[in-house]
Amino acid sequence: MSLRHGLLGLLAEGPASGYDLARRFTEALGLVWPARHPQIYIELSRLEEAGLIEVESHGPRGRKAYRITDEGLAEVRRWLADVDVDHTFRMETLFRAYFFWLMDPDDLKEHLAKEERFYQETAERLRVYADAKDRGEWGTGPHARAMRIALEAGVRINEALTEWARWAQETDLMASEEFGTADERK
Amino acid sequence: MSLRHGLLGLLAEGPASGYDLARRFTEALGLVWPARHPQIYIELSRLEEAGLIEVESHGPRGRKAYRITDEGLAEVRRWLADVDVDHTFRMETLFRAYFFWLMDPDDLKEHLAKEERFYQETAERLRVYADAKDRGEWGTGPHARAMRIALEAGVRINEALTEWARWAQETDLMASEEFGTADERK
DNA sequence: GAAGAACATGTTCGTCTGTACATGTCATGA
DNA sequence: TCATGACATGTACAGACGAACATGTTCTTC
Repeated sequence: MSLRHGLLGLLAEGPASGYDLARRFTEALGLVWPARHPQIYIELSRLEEAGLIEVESHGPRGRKAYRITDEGLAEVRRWLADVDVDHTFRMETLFRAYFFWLMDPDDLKEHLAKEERFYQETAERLRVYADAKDRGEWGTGPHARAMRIALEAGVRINEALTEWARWAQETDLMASEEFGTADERK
Repeated sequence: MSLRHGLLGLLAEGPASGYDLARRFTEALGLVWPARHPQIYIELSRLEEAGLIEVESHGPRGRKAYRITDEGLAEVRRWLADVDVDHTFRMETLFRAYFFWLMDPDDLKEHLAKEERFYQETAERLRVYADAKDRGEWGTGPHARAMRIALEAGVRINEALTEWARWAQETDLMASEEFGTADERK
């Protein structure tokens, strides 16, 4: 369960409310780990009960800001150091690719062109971010530098998928008239 | 819910039992979409009830093989053609990268080296598969060619992550003594 | 002063998912 | 013949997740 450690990690940067965290989760981590506010509030309650975070302040409109405790910081560090990475990744684009042979060739060409555009645009958007970070526009602290490293992975993955989508359009693997018309049932 | 369409897609290749499908899900799609057999059996029951698949044969040990119906084939094609791709992807490696600044620099170096090895090995393993496919060892039908295209995406993503992990080790972004020692609380 | 947007926190419900449990069959080889 | 491993299908349960519902506050701007 990574939401728990994601929240602790974000709170390690400084105090924040559930609302803040929901926004940051969407902005910073949304591409790799979507989280909705209901889960976040529930998890924050659990974390508080476990003593890993505590209420730092009450603000207007019922705002409750949380602060990470020493136990919380130790827990997120333990996770980073001791828990093995789960390397499975869910990616619908790739999942669908296994079934391309069922698609009409023209639909597929169009689909791949659309995918290429999407990944190209995402890569460029992330690259702009990365460049801004390199110019120090987001600070130069350890946290900003970790964000920079994560961003680089995002850029590279999106670039790789851009090139893949282009390659897939150009390859003769999908050139056959069989594609999309036949199924292999006997 | 993609399990549904994944099962239909696999059954479009030919009849299979729940056991077969569980194995194929793990082998072929496991890296991008893990599925356990309990879900598969439950979903198969639902698909049968919906008339998208039907029992093709009964085998030894209670084996039940399913066959996709015309309605099922239409449904999976509709999904491929009409439903927009969800581009969010879950990847713990990338998720963790946001919190690298909390790690001990030596642990981080070691972690990145381990990640690099993992992605390198995965890329190579997939590349061997891809080469075998290019030599026609897995058939040359439309289904084999779709697998080849999916495989190419896997290879490219794993190569991109290999290079990213190497870059991250070499970059001076993580060179500071602050890394892993300070948190940004005031 | 009123309206609307953004802030802020929650609950509810149904489905998805993973782990563990549970059962039984068939083939292989010691 | 007996043990083991692979085959094969399911149930039970708890936790995660997403969509929708629900409520109220504060700020801005007209």
